[in-house]
Amino acid sequence: MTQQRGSGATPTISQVAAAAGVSKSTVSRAFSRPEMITAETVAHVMDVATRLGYVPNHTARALSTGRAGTVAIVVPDIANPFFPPLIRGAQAAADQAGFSLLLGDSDEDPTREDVLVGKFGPQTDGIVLASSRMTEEQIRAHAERRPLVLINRDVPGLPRVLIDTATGIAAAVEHLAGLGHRHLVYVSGPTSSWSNAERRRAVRAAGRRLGLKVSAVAARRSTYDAGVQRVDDILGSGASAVIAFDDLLAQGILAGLAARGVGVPDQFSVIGCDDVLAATMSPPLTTVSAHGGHAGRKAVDLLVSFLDGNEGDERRVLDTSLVLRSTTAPPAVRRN
Amino acid sequence: MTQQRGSGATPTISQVAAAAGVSKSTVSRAFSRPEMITAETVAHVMDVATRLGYVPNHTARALSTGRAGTVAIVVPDIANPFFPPLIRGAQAAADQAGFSLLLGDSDEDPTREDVLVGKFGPQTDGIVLASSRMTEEQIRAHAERRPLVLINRDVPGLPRVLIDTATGIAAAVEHLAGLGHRHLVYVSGPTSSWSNAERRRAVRAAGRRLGLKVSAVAARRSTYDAGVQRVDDILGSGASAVIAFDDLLAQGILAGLAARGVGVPDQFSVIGCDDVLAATMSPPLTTVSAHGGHAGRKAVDLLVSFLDGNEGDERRVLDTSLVLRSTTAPPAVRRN
DNA sequence: GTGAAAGCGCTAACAT
DNA sequence: ATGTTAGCGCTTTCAC
Repeated sequence: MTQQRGSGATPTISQVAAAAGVSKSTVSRAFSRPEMITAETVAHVMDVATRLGYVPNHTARALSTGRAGTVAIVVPDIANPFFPPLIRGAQAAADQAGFSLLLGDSDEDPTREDVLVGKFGPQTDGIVLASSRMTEEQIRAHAERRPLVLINRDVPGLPRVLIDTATGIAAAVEHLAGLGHRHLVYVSGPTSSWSNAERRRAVRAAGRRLGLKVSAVAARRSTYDAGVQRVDDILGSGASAVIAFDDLLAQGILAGLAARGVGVPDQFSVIGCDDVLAATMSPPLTTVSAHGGHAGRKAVDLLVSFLDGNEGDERRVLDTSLVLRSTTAPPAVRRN
Repeated sequence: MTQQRGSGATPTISQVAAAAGVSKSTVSRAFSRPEMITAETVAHVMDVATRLGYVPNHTARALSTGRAGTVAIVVPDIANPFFPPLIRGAQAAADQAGFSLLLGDSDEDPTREDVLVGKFGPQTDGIVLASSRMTEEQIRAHAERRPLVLINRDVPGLPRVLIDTATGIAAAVEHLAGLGHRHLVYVSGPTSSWSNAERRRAVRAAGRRLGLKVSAVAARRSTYDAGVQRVDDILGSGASAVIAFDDLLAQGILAGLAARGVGVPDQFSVIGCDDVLAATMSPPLTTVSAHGGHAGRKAVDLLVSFLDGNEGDERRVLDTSLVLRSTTAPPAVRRN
């Protein structure tokens, strides 16, 4: 009972077979295993197929083979500029491997995320979980039922791709120290974010190593507004430079600083993270590159290779580096 | 041949039926139409089902019913900031209606778009096409085979949601005229974009009506870099204000202007479109709001209502308006 | 190299 | 209210 609106129904493999004067199997093979049959036969079948407008029915194939031909990706917030490039990379890799990409947005809510992944499970071959906010137990439970690849979440035993912002952050702290800064402040992002924990830790460690004082300000949400709202705290900390959890926050901080007449980089230095908006800010933001697109692509590649029977606990670490632009300079005596 | 990694294979409806001592139909009904059978039976079946860890197979159900439970959305470029909110709206609406959302990125390429839509056709209940670059013929051909809803593309007879930026643009031109500008320039975006044609037309019409001179500069691609690169042409046109196809372009123009020491809004006024980045720029950009999120949501709602048997040619127009921020002011004598 | 036939797991008439 | 029986469109042994 294929419900069909619009005009003509999509032809099935049987109709193509009939029209081409061959069997269903031949048509099937022409599409899935062309090397198994004569080149002429393939050509003929293809010819008839295209003339009839035949397109293989993905669902039927999935039922028959047990492979859905679909992978899902779930992210905390599509609108956060960190994710679109990542999704784009995932979609490209999926497409290339012959998979379709199902998209889920958990709205930063672990519960919604849990439901979403549960729902996707039965209808996909595997799932990519980006910046998951779920507990390790929840994640493991899902991994038990379906192949799962994590992005920016380090759960031993599960395949995962990690963007190693820690090294980039360390370089950022060194850069600041080299410029003469003695006191800096880290503005943190989402509490349950692995990346945030990594970055906070990296700032602290580098600060300690270089003998800098490191203050902390919690922004919690990663938004422009949260950034501008934290400016008073940032200025109040007495630091001369700030490292923000991500570019979005840094952008807000930049605006807030400007609104208070604090010049960047002359009176205050700021460094972001991810390099997703940095090039388009004024002044252009010094930031830590993240290559979200690579991560998305790599995650899907890992998933596909896992589906092909390869290792299931690979831990891929992606490099980052500091990219210098125009928001850092030697510290200045603060006017008040 | 259900391939299964992770733990034990998922039980099928038959196994549940056997274990519960009922027929497959009863189990099926217990899940899909519980009101058709005794409450006790339902309870018993459910009990056995959960004990066995049974989960209905989405794919099998889809094949049997002809409804995939999935809708697809294809966009020209996920990374263009106009689309994430739109996708987010679509995903939310789909989720709410019980559908999963398949995502496709055509990379601004009509051919890729065509292939993508063709591929999604058989595995979805319907498709949302945002800012399609395909020809009207191609679109109609797809609409013939699958329910289709267009966003920002006006094809008579097909359901579509249109963001009426023309009225917002007209307001922008009036605003500029009111400020005293006599000559403005429109920086156009993608050639095959319906929105671009609408906006260009609206600028021209309003300019004529108000007796303003209107020049044009082609940016073609909607990117920050394209914006900065067009600044010489913009300045060379002799205009005192610019209206850009979208915020991305406007952002680049702002940066390019700043780089040349042209003050905004004192020496030059700029207005963007879409309101996707405008609030986070410095100075905050005056722009035309677009509400991409609404459009995404509305499109999926239309699609779902279409699938439920309602009208298939609705034309939904979404309002826009000019939002004044800080990039416009009366024209100044240009220093050179 | 190609065809025939048996399913994949589920739903939906049609009985009973 | 529940069971029986065909398929949905495709892949895949197994013959030829």
